Amino acid sequence: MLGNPYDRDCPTRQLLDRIGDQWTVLIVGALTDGPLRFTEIGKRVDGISQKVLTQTLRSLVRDGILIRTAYPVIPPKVEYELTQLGRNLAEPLDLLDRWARRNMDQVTAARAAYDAENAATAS
Amino acid sequence: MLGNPYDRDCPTRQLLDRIGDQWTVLIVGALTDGPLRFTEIGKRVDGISQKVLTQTLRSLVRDGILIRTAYPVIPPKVEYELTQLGRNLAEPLDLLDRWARRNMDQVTAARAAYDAENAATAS
DNA sequence: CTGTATCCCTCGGGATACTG
DNA sequence: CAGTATCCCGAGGGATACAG
Repeated sequence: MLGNPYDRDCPTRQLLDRIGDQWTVLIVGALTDGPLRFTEIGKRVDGISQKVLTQTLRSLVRDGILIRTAYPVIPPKVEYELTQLGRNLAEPLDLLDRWARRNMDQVTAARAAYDAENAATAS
Repeated sequence: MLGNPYDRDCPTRQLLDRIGDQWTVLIVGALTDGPLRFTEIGKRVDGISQKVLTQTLRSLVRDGILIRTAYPVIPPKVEYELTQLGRNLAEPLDLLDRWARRNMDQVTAARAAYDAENAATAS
């Protein structure tokens, strides 16, 4: 079967890995409201280093998820914007984001229960 | 705002990272058809090492995504199964999976175009 | 402002061997 | 069968300095 990520050599697997990346989810999410400049993205995605931001943006551009537009002005101005492909991707990503927010409490509770259990069972 | 993954200290961010993990996506996907034994999961998720499989399974159990059931028989038999929370998660994850499969070709093409562009521009 | 270039160090995760 | 325990390597990614 084509495009089966359960096969280790399938390119779909790499793609899945890329879009599942924490930074990718956040960056694509940040751009759903419209184009943003380099620095703007950095500010929205708290904690990302400049290096990683650059790397992630470039690979997203390469994958056809984003478009990069450089304005020949001084100081430089560069905008990043979702392509159609990127906007398509934004939907499932947003669902994941919503799921995380919605179920955060349950997960936190589950963790606490699990940890308590293990501390107690540590007889 | 609560549950904002754009804040680096928000727990939702960690959760998003966890569920976005390549192995998590594949494991949860593999379990949507029903419970599986440890070795079965390992076989379905091609390329995962035993260590990582164990780690990922444990953290998913801790997060309340999976239930682990050990049968006191010899040889040991352990089954992993999605919780209700896990089944809820399976949906958005499946969408991501489908997206990746559906758009793999476009991404591959975009990469080729990007690389060609860059090779040419490398004057 | 928007990157590029290094240094460097942590840690994810593979390989292997052993246990209940 | 289902793990646990080590060893160990390479990549990810932070900090910092510099460039167009």
